[in-house]
Amino acid sequence: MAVADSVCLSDEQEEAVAVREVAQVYELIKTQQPLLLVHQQPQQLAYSLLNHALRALNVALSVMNQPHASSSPAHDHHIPAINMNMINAESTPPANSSAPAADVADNHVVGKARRSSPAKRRRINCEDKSSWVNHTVVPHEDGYQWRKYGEKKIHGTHFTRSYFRCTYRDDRGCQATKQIQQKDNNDPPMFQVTYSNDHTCNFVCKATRIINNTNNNPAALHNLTANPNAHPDDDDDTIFTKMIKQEQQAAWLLPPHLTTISNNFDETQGLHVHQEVPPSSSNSSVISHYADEFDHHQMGQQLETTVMEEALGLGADLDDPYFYDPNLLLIYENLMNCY
DNA sequence: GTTATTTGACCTAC
DNA sequence: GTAGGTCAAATAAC
Repeated sequence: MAVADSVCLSDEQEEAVAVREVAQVYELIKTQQPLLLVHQQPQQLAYSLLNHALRALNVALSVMNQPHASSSPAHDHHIPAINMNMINAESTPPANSSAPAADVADNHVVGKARRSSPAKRRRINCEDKSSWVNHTVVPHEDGYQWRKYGEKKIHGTHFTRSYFRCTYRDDRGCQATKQIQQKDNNDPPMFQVTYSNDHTCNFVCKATRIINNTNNNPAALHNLTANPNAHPDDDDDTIFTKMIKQEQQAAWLLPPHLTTISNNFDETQGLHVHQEVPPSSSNSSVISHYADEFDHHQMGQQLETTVMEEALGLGADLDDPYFYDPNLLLIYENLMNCY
């Protein structure tokens, strides 16, 4: 598939994409970095975290690196020294993903007539939808869940091309797809990843929301890892459960000594923490302490000052990057006290 | 039993 | 006729 080098997104759309990506990676790092510090086997978590960060930053840098239509060539200041390049190829905003719904229906027709027109779909992909190309050494690590549906030897290449669609295509009608084409045999090998259509499955939004919950809610984080099915979320339980299972497999595991707290979390009523198993060590009391602190913090914005003051009382340094988020700092300090 | 992957066939644009 | 994208049955993994 030929990919044009032109960029047709508006400045506002490009900015929105960049902001979204940076915000996502910030939330991810903010949430998982304390876990990384206390994780018993941090390599896997670090790997996952780094890949997510690289992806989001790559997207953001690429968007910011695009010459704007209003800019003269003299202002085309490309950002060097990144080995990945992302090119937005089509003019239609990614949000326009509902169009292929009819195709989805057509695909389920039984028999040879089941397929309306694969080539027609391909043409639609090339002309009416967004697609963009990313070069990376970690083609499978982009924060989304994909299911492979095909593999093809491409003329003129030494490697097969793999075809993936969003795992939640059937559940949510998400039309996002991607193709992975290995480009060379270097160590590590470079891959060209072509994405088509933006996700409409809300997977990342969902994950971000959960991350936000757990970030502001250490007990909820534990509950998430220990008992994902118990989360009283909205009507999206299937996807939620799948995502949690996958995230659990990846990295979201707390040290065993943090498994003594459970909670009933209700987004409308706040956090209610109780200790199911009275701990013998002082760790649980510490954890309970900051969990309770968060419970209080939920009551109103005015308590944020209290939390920050307490964080300062714990020895926080104003220059400490964790101090950017008082909740995070509090969690971090208390976890450090557990060791 | 359920879910994911593999792989040959199918289909259409070029 | 060829190439590329997709389907779906068979198979593997969990």
